[in-house]
Amino acid sequence: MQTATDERVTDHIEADEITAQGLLDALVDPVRRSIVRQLSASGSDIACGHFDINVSRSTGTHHFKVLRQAGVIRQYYVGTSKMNTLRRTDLESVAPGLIDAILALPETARRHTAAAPGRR
Amino acid sequence: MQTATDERVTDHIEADEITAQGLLDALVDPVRRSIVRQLSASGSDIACGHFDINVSRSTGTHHFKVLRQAGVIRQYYVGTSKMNTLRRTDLESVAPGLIDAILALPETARRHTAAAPGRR
DNA sequence: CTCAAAGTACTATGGCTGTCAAACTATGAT
DNA sequence: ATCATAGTTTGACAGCCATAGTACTTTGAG
Repeated sequence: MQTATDERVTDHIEADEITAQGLLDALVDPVRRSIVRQLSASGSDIACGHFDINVSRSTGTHHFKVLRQAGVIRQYYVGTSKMNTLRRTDLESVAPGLIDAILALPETARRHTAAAPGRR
Repeated sequence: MQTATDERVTDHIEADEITAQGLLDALVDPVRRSIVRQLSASGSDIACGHFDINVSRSTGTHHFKVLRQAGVIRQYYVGTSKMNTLRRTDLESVAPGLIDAILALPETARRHTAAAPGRR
């Protein structure tokens, strides 16, 4: 049974240790972006095993680790499950507008709609 | 010498062909981000050879090509010089706020103080 | 105690990519 | 014509990284 002081700690970084390169490295991967997207859409924390990602468990662990070490998510255990929280406030203070801008991007390939060539 | 109809064309993509993955892949590299930063700060077009990047010319060519094919910049020749324009309007229409958010990120002088890895 | 569930650690691998050097092209000036 | 300037192309290489498989650990339930 765990409490608020569960010692199965994970290596989180402080908000002021978040770097531009770390953030972009973390968010450039589509699987990780999908994780962030699901977290953002959910509004509540999600266990690692409950994400809709098409990779093996070990690969999933890898992605969560990258996100955690970049400062994008925070993790904590609840029983055998590891919950994930999007560090919205920290991210907003370090990179205002970045997460929103990235989450707003359409992930599906755009269809060529024969539009006017908007120059410049 | 040619002017507006210089046929030494380069493979630009349309605004609606810009993808999230392509944009992030282009902007995750610090050298390319530096190029975009210099373009944005300048306000006017800059020739490839006039950027402050410390990589070889051939590597520079590679980075400009990635940025161009991702739809981040537009290029055109003026004599032997190849000028670069930031596609602000197109980027803003496809990824509102993204460029601004990324350019606002503090680029740490990447001094490796060796205090991160290891952990379990 | 025993077992299943949830993740992690470790290892290997394949592919991608940033890098440079060298040879090449194209343009403009002398 | 000759030369210098600006950038490209090709080839090679090193390093990183996403991926998966297997074994292992921890936790909670029966």
